[in-house]
Amino acid sequence: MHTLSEENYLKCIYRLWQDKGQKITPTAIAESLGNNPASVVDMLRKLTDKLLINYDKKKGVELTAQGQKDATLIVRRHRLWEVFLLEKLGYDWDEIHDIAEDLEHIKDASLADRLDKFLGFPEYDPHGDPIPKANGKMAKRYSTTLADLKTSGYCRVAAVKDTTSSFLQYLQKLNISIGTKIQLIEKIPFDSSLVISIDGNERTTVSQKFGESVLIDM
Amino acid sequence: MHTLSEENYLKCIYRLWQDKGQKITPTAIAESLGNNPASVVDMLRKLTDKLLINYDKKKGVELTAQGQKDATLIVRRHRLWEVFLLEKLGYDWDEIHDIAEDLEHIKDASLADRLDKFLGFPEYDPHGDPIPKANGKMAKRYSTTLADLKTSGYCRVAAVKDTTSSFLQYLQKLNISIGTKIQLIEKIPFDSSLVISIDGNERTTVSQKFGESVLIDM
DNA sequence: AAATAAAATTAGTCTTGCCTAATTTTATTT
DNA sequence: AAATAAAATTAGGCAAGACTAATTTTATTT
Repeated sequence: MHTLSEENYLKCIYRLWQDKGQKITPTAIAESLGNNPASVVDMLRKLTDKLLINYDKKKGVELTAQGQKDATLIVRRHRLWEVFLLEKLGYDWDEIHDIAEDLEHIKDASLADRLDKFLGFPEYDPHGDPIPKANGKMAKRYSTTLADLKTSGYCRVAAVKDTTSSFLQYLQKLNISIGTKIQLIEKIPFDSSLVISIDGNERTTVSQKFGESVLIDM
Repeated sequence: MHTLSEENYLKCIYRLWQDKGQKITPTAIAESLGNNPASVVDMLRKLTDKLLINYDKKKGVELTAQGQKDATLIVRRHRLWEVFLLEKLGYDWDEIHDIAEDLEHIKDASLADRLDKFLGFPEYDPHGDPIPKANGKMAKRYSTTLADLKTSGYCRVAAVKDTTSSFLQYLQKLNISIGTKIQLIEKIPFDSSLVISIDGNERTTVSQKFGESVLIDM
């Protein structure tokens, strides 16, 4: 199996691949992991040797079929543990990500499947991210953000793109969670700030950066 | 906090300390961990620097108050996860130890306590080992083995001293689990084999080695 | 007590996964 | 196209934690 570090690279590449259809470069990986690009180059060589990725200067980094499978399993474990921590152990929204970062690396052939069953086969994790099934398939992944909205109107919070506790705590303060109904009232042309109404309450203004981290369902 | 390796050494020293009141030597630790004695000496230096142990050639290795506390927490986490794996995820008796070996290293300030609560504050793990409480205290630890019995008579299986799957599978085959009533019928002087009756059924003979791994309550 | 065996320790090496600094390659400007 | 900037890569190093081999210390025999 893979080392902790290899798994973190795989997961990182998987996330970059899902986030944008863009070319995945060593620099992007380095930034995402907080590592030095030189270290990334080392690891890319190792992952290539293990047939988990293909790296072509023109195309950037791509996961092989095996790499995708392995990365998906790590993500599956991460998201299942998040559900467990929140639902069973009573952790708060903003606490579970970091703990799941460690739990996701526990390797046992049937652990994910047993946990999945124990949790009742959840489709989404507490941040609204779809949980890959045992066969690798997963439910719809939302991609439109609040900041993407061109015109005023209603939407529902489907997921969040940021799992830092500062962001999640801000959401809690605003009384926003998965499923919350939001009305976009106005977009300020100057800085793309968003004037919104949360659950029909009085209007609030949030930043563009904030809007970009909220995935919505229309 | 401590590295994975440091935690494994701490736990090992804790176990050796509990097992026998004997002097804990680098060689004993090396054997127990399957490491080279030279590596152990390196690590003892590090643990000493971190004030987790005291090492004196005469007295051997001793845990400091902090070392005991830290080791107890690791054991607490291990045993709680074992209960979780068996009771909640439906693993078998012989599968849980190895997975808990990994889970015990997950560090989060409240994880053990939340898990403890979720599991209903169990006193013993599935192998009959007492689970340290949040305050470090723990229930009675059985120390008499089946092999220690001098005369024929009845006893109850309280715990097992060996967590290898070959041993646990043998127990399952013999229909022995925690709480099973065993009658010692005869001890063969030649090799200390034990003739026993399990739950009142027909007699079986087990080895001395087997008897030494079964902790009993009289 | 001397001889021998066992245990502990030191010295030096290896791998993993990271780093910095220097260099080369690729992209972007002017 | 040349100049400049950015990205990628190479080279060399470091710390952790293991190893082997050699040496020193301690224990056990004779």
